[in-house]
Amino acid sequence: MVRRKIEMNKIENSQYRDVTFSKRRQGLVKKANELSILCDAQIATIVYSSTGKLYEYSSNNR
Amino acid sequence: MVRRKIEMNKIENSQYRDVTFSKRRQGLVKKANELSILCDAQIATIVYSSTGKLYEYSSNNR
DNA sequence: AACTATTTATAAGA
DNA sequence: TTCTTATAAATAGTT
Repeated sequence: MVRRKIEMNKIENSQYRDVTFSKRRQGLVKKANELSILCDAQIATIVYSSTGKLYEYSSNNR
Repeated sequence: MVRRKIEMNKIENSQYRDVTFSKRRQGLVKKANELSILCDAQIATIVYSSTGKLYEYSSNNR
């Protein structure tokens, strides 16, 4: 969504896909964390990558 | 983050907090969905609001 | 791993 | 509560 808008489809080039996955996974966790803080919500997120790696996040307030 | 940057603390005014919760929860789901599509990942997100309401999201690819 | 041009998200207002 | 819009934040492409 920046130097150029991207199509909302699977990124076929695995090198680009891995980079995007890393960037956007970080972004998602940041957003989840902000939501939990600002609105006093409890949030859990589970992500399985296309290669089967597991990433978890859970809010840590309260 | 826009007309004015907000502090990263619980929003005490419940009216503003509810509006922000609604907007940002939608934003979080959108981001999760984009990540799942672009990177062929499987994602689940669970959100409990401060009033105890449950919201869920799970990716629907594959 | 950093940068930056541009798109996207969103706080405040209507 | 749905829409607008000015501004902050996220990020695609580049280096």
